[in-house]
Amino acid sequence: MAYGMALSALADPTRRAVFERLRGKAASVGEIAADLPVSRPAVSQHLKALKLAGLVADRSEGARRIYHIDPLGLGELRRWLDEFWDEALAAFKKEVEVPATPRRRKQA
Amino acid sequence: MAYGMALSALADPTRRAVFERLRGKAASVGEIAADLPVSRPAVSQHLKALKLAGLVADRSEGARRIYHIDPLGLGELRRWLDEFWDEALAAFKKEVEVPATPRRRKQA
DNA sequence: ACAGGTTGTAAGTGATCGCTTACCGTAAGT
DNA sequence: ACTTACGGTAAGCGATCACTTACAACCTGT
Repeated sequence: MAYGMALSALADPTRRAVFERLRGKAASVGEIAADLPVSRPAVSQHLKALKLAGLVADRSEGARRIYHIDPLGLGELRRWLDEFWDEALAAFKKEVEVPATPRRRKQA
Repeated sequence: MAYGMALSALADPTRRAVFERLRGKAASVGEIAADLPVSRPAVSQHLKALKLAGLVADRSEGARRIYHIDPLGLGELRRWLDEFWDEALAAFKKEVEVPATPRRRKQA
């Protein structure tokens, strides 16, 4: 049920920008804020939300905190989406299939 | 870039409930509202947002409107998530790998 | 111990959001 | 044509959210 937190965390554009900023390479709060049009505290708050959703994790490095992507939250979201995808696609196919393949299985 | 709309659409719990209600089987607005603790106009507004995000589609059936899941928006979201997943996991592995392989390439 | 640098948190504010009730348009039945 | 059922939209309201500035806590050199 934690995928809900991941979804609401990734809903905000700025927070998503923070998240995507960490693609591949980790970064400190200040570094992230420098690339975005918002203040440093704003980035800090966004990181807090992302961390709570299991999307990022942090490690201390001296006085700085290096944030990186946590596969945990991303994995939960992916699992939910995949499951949903299979179900939805199956239902969608069945829906479309009806007129295309006039059910001639049972008789006629 | 449309995955942003899908994410913000699925962020709200009620709207997500509306969306998940359509798992497998399509339903009318009234049917959906009957299963949820919100009014019918609320459901209608949620469906509007979901439709705008490409997550649901509707077909007229007499005076009723039957809503069903649209694989389009779900697919875009899935594509973005998969791409992100691969990149993030690769970076995460490389990150963990570093201490295991103490960098002895450039002298000592 | 002091100074400079980096981060988290508190308080306040303007905007957005989700919900409700009320109303209007549309489709089917008598 | 009138009635009944169904759904979208407008208006308004309370709550949440994202952002800012100000402040406190922490670590590192000198």
